[in-house]
Amino acid sequence: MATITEVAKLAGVSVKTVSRVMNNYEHISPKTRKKVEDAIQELSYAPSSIARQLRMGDSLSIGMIYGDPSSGYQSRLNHAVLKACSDARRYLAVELFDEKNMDWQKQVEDFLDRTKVTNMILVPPMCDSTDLHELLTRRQVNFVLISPSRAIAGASSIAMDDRRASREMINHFIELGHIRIGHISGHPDHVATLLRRQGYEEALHRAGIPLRDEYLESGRFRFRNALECADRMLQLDERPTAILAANDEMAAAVVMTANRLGIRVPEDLSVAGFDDTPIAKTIWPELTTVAQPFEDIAKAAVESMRTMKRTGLSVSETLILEHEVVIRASTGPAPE
Amino acid sequence: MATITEVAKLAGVSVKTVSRVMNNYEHISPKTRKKVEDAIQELSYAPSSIARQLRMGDSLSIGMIYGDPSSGYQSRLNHAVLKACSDARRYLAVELFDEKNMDWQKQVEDFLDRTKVTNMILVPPMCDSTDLHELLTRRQVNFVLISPSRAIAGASSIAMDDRRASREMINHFIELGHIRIGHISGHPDHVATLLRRQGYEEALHRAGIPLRDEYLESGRFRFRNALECADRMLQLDERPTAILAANDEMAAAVVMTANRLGIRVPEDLSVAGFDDTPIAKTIWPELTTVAQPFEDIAKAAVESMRTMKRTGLSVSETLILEHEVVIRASTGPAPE
DNA sequence: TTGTATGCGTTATCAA
DNA sequence: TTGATAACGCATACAA
Repeated sequence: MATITEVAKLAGVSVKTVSRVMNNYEHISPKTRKKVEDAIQELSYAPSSIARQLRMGDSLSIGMIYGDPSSGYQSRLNHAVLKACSDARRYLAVELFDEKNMDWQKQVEDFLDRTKVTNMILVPPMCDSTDLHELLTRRQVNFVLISPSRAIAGASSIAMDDRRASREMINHFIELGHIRIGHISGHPDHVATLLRRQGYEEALHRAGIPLRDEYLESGRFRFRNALECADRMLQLDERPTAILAANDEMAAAVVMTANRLGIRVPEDLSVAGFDDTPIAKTIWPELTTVAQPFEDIAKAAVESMRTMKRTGLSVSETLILEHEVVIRASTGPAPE
Repeated sequence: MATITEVAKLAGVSVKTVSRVMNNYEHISPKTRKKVEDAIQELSYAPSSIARQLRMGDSLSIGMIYGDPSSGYQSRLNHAVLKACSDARRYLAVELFDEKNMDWQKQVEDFLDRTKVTNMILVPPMCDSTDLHELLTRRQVNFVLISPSRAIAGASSIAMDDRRASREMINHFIELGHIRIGHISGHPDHVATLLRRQGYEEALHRAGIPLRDEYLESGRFRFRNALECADRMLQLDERPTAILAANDEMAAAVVMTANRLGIRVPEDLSVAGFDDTPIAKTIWPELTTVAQPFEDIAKAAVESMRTMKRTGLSVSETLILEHEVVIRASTGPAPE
């Protein structure tokens, strides 16, 4: 691996001159520039980002803290962010974060001290903590929000349109002839929960289908809770013929409960999930679900760090990325 | 942000001594160590990884390539490795890897060029590819093997004792009075598959229980395949009263199939899995399983990078870490 | 327009 | 067991 010194020697100039060429300085004679560029080519020289970081005093690391690593959502997001960092030649520093820990502020401070990151990615539900925003601002850490409940000044937000996605999925049910449509919603701390439920209600409303209380349950994003929700809903005298769960884990729970009760999926019951996490293609039948654009989200998040760095001041744009409704085997025409 | 020099000044020692304390060198007096640690505490000093990288001439990044990111095994391993890297102040660069891609060698080369990593963690099943070993050796990349089929010269291996774990789980069944015990094994490309099956057979053999062909199925680690395996096994005239699956996903499939067939778990059928991945505590009843020591494995893997660096030549020790048989609700006394 | 010398924060060499 | 000092690769103040 060639260094700037070797390039300088080969080109017969000083390191400073090479540095000038690399950084596009103005006052430099075309002849020397040519010499230097040839040498760079010859040695296939690429500056060491490490040395540059040390000299310039900034870090290429991006920080991320998250709560529940076992959720399919976080697992997929993790992977996407890691990949995006690799591609952008940046590094990821992560911290497992206990939301219930009273001393979480200290944990964040420690994390910042240890990693010296000046850019962070915030994921739900912590991305909505005003206290966290204040702490990071005080420490002069830039941050980008993934799927926050609302945009805030001084930080970009990246999300998908949960409400629309939910509507689209319900419309899919309706097109298949379903009328009795249930919904198992997520954890109240996540905005996605609210948005997805609103989408469900809107779609029914627009189709002129009245809402029924017994068709709406809260499963808090958990498989376990959803088992009970599904059990209640499927034991109703007039049970729904289609259920949209607010994430794939809960949709899997619905399928499992249906199996137990002898209700066939998708013949007797259509089931759809959200996120397109690993479990969606694991179970049988494979889940119809809303594919969250994880890769795009991660890429945009990492990208936005670069923008902030370059412009010097943080923008606060909100980026809405496109999801995809993925039809698989768990949904079908309404029975009868 | 405090630097090592300030810590040295406050502690009244040289910077080298502080460095020694930070890196856990051996020959250092307890008194000096204490002084230094106090100073570190006082200034809440954290070393600059940038400077370290520059000095050490080696990127602090560790590379990892893996195939199926959706498996619970890989997901948990990922997280553990990420955490271990954070703790060791290193970074993780990952690459999603398509094993079936004919051009995989090029993909690896690109990854190495892009990330400039000189240390890699290899996971099953790629960790057994001789071609990959040769490629990395040629590129002078150190690597450590996680659960390889056999140790190789020039690289450390880290694993758990799959065979013993499997025996222990079968013994648990036997102690509960089970005689008709089935096994759904994993993917033939993974050694763990063989070892776990051997453990199953050994334990039965030692207990004097004859093997029965119809109690052994291959589910290739996939939920989907295991559904069919479980269906066949549970429809037998004399069906097993206990089933050990070679991973948790397949165990979940067994539970699901049992539900569908009206067989109660654990009253009529005991089910155990392997790995203790998220799904184990997700489903109901919670799975009895073998907890793979993910955190220890990841820590040892990252640690071994440091050893290699320090000693200059790569060791090739094999480390066997302790698993744990976790009894949960999916196993119980044999029926009748 | 170009070159020299210094420092960023570490770790390593070698001597004490 | 400890310390003084060099060196990692780059950018820049200052000098020429």
